[in-house]
Amino acid sequence: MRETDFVSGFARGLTVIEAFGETQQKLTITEAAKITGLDRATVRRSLLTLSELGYADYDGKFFSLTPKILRLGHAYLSATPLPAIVQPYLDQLSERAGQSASASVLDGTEIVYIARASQRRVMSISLMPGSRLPAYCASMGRVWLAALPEPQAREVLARSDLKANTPYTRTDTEELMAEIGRVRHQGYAIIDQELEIGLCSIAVPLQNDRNQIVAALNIGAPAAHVPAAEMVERYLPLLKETQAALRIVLR
Amino acid sequence: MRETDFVSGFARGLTVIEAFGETQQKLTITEAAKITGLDRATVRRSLLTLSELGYADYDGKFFSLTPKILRLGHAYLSATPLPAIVQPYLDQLSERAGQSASASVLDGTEIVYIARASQRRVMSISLMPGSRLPAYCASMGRVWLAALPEPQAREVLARSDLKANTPYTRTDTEELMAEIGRVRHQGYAIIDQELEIGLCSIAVPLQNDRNQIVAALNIGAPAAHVPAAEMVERYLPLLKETQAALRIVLR
DNA sequence: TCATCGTGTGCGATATACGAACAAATGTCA
DNA sequence: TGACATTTGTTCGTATATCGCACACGATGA
Repeated sequence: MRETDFVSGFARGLTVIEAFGETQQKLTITEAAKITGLDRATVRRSLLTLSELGYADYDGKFFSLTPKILRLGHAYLSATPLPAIVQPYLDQLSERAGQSASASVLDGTEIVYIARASQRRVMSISLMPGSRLPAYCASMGRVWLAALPEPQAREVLARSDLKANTPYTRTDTEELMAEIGRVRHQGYAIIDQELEIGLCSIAVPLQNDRNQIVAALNIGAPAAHVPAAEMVERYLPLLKETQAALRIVLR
Repeated sequence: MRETDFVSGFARGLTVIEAFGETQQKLTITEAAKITGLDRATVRRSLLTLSELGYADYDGKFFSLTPKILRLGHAYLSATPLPAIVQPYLDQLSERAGQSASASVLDGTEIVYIARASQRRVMSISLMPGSRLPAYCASMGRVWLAALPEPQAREVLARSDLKANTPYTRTDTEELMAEIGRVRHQGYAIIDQELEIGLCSIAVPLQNDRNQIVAALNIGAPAAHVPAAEMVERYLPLLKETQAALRIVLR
């Protein structure tokens, strides 16, 4: 790609959008400039553009994003058949298991939820399509890392901020790589309160008919209700069933 | 705002993103140019920029959006406290009702889902945060229209493409305005298969402590299972309860 | 009163859009 | 099959738009 095939004004604008959500919902021009590292004049033009197009509101002091901004993500969700295909299977899985079920894809060091069927609430934060979690400490993340060639998985870990969310979180790269090896071998990943105290989850990969991974699928349950040791016998058969059904559907 | 405070390159890029999702997940440069009405060279630069930033993939012929694009919508969802606040209430409501529950806001002539707890699948299309439905024929849309001053509601209808999705869909402006008046008076809206055959729903407004509407809340159920006449007695008390609980929480 | 902070604006240097032209790929028809 | 027409992707030159910087202005508080 040539230098001139890059629209930096566009790239800068996208950076400005992403500046929201990091910390606050309302940003002043200066704050947004500080977060993005761009010049105030540039950020101001971008924000006024967003406002003019209805993607943002401006009260003379603060800018905030409007729901119209969801159109951008929606362009992906509705354009990509995956979420729509997976959703009914998730609904069924969630109902049969009596627990929340989700599907996600990998984006850099994070997994991104693309569909979800929630039953009762177990996590402190609420997950929805578009939500992100670090891959290294999430069951679906482990599944994705196991699907990568080993050097690549290692590289993702290297770029990750490996911090201990709970006393159970594994943060040692070698230990994580060993666990990822186990996941690759046994075909599923278990997380026992590594992300949040009281939360266990089990995940399997979703593969297409050419055995390429296209998403990860999981079930989450409260640890008090379902000990990690029971996750496998309780939910793995259900997950395997859904996995098999989707393998045929996914092109 | 001055002419020069508008970054047209940014605006054009956003248009290009929205070109996806309309029809296909994969677009060639020419297709995207046709949809957006922009010059091929301009679209090409925008697409290459998206690709360079990891928001899109390019295989030499087709461009497609990547999950990274969800970051943009996520910036809104995580920056705006509303979805996160509402989600646990939806989960609980959905579980108690045994049906799907959703919350939405109004954006132009459409409602935008900001949170959802889905039970079994009743609709042909799958709804998720970011999904859109025309306001005039959705229960939450009627609630939003009822919350607007009458001339403004009329103006939204005027801008809407009032088409009959089913034989039950009301498309006459006066009839719709009369129905919206009823909704305003009784405090809830019922949709009986106006959006899709076999689907009934009931919605109420979510207000903050100053009685301003901040979202609409609904429960959807299969008409075969729950006739429209029974929606009120079955679900209105649950909705009212959730509405009251949230009124205190919403600032 | 003077710092400090956030915002708006003028300007020269630089980046970008547009339309046209070209090359390559694809489709069409005898 | 071969010749021609059409479509698509890419490049180029130039008029125009945008960037980053420097500075001005108003509000707020020490």
